Amino acid sequence: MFSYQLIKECAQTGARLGQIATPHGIINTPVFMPVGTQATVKTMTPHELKDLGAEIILSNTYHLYLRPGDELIKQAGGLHKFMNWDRPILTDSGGYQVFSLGPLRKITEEGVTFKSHIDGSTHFISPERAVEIQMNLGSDIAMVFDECPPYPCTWEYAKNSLERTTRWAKRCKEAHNRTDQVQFGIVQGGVFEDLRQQSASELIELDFPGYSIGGLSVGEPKPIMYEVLDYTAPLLPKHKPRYLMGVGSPDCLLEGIHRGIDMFDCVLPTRIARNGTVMTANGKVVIKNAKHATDFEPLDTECSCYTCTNYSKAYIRHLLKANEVLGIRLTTIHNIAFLLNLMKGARKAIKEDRFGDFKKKFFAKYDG
RNA sequence: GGAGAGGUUCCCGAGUGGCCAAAGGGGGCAGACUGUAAAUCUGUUGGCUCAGCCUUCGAAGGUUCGAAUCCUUCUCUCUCCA
Repeated sequence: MFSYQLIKECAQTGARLGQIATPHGIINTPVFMPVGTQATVKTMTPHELKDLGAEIILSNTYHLYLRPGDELIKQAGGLHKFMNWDRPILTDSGGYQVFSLGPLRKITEEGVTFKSHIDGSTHFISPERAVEIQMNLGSDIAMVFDECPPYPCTWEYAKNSLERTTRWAKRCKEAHNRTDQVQFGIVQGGVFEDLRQQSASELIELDFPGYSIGGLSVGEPKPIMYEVLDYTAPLLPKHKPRYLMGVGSPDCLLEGIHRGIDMFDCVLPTRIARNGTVMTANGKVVIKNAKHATDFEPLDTECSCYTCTNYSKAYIRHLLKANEVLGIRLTTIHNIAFLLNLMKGARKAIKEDRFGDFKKKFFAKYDG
């Protein structure tokens, strides 16, 4: 039911072209997965996401467990049916919330106790519970429960954290029994090469069908992230998908693909869209800025998305300034379209053994 | 015509003798955002030759060492009564 096929590696760069088969369809890699934490990619209907070319989306264990509850979603017939999305879904395990909700949680060997960000109530999430919730949600790809450590953190902290994450990964694997869902392991180890090696080898020992690299894009400088990828990606099995968690700026995506990553997810395109910034071939554009008030050109003249073929910067700026929901819908459509098109271009370039040229051409124009 | 209330920095609105270039909102301008506590958050918002100085709280005059704050006159707005 689940398989990964490495179709080819770019002769110029080694970037990978692949295909993942899941119970809900095929995913062409490298892929960008829009994030729908609360069973919705904010402001978008599933129909619109399909039109943009989204092949898989992400959702979240912790958030859906708290609200509306995984039992309720199970009762609804699973997450796909509940939210009316019939393509693949990957669920994060709540490991990121261990990081982002730092002040509201306590980690022990047994699991993590969270103080709900909604009402302050106490919730204990063990690796087994995180697996059970994801099985109730019925995602195609589930993630093991991990700790995403902060940056910076000491070698000792990263080592203890990674070793516990490995023990949790083992427990997750043992607790998992749904045959129409696979579970990916998460390599941790901070920005320390020896720890990344340790984490990767321990997880490979457990034989997961896919591996992700976690603990990056948590505030470290980009060159450090690239360096970690340089020595971590090659540690992973060639014939299994590699997923870099939480990365989604256009430049980071291309650098990740160059280093052999197949899957990415990120809230960046949807979040900055809601905050008035769009991604373009020339770099990011803060559309709310006064200089766009009378600019009647599209957000990105090279983009063929619904937003760019129909609306001007001036109009979208007006909507955003006036707090009209259409404004953030239009910017969200564009940002997702932009990243999905970027990935499409990358896949084509890999197929034609010219990903190096593709990337070079992109960075010649792109001003991060 | 009579009685009362009031005019504060782009707007609303605190401030009733020095700690006031003046709280707090809003608006404006700018920045941030990477497995979503986010349609959020942060900074800034009189001028300058900027650790100081200048102009500013309806207008003019006055009291005082010192006034957005007290007094006088003028002016405008609002409410009520005729």
